[in-house]
Amino acid sequence: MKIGQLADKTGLSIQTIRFYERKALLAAPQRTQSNYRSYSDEALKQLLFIKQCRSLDMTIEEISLVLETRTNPESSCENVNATMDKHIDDIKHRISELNALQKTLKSMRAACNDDKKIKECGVLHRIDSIVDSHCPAKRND
Amino acid sequence: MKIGQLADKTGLSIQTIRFYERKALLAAPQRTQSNYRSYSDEALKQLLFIKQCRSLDMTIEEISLVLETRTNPESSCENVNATMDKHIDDIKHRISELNALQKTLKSMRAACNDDKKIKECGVLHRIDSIVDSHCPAKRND
DNA sequence: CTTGACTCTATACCAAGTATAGAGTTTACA
DNA sequence: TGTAAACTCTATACTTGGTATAGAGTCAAG
Repeated sequence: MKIGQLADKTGLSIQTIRFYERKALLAAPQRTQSNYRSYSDEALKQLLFIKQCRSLDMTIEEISLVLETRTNPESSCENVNATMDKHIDDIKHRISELNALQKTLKSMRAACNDDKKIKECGVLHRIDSIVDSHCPAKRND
Repeated sequence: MKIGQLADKTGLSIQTIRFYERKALLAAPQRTQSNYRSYSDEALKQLLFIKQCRSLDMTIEEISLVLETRTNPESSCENVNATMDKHIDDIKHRISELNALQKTLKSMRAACNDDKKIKECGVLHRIDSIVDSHCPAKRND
């Protein structure tokens, strides 16, 4: 199978497939006489696995780790689970960051309605007041 | 004030300050005879404003927009508020994506404990089963 | 035989910085 | 006054996960 067909079957772009090869997520395939990449069904499965992992927002490094472990069916899956645990924890952390941020933004936004002028804008005043409180210039004047 | 002092006062790195200048968030300052950047207190305030916006996870483009509007105190703050609304919405969207993702990951992770072998790993089986269901290779055999 | 579709490599680009090399400048101390 | 450390300058490369070109070669249909 040539790269275009593989792209169609996986829903990944041709560039992305070549990118994964450069990143060593996907083994370099055989080449035809005219130097075209020629893929097996194994490559298709591997790519779908990678795609699924990416849809879980795993980084390429994380996927790399899991793929490496996966090649030895007798090895322990401790590494895979540790990677997942770390990943779950990262996401939990990011969610709580974003929740806090959302709260701040909403309260900030509530300080202004749309028909004010810039000099009266509640949002800008809120930012400015934080800036002023951190700005040593005031104290040096 | 030279760039190093400005970096100390803002808590930004020297490179970041120069980066913001390249991105036109910060006006190019005057230069000394030896070509060193020489900053006013205005620049300090501007940088603290930018830093605060970045801590709100606003993109440089969003900050640019707000800064531009901000220069005219008589203009309407509609743009600022529209930017904030869009930003709040983006974050809301991202949070719900991450929540869904977290749920998937946790349920996946629950399918395996640490002392299994790779071939028995519940996490990998869950990924594989999704892959298999999307893989046309099976049907072509 | 030529046109269009496909593929190849190499390179540049995006965000939001960070890190470096190599050169010039200023400051502190003896 | 000398010199060494600390500072600054520009320019360039690197990060992540791709995307988008240019310019060349290959393949299939009419």
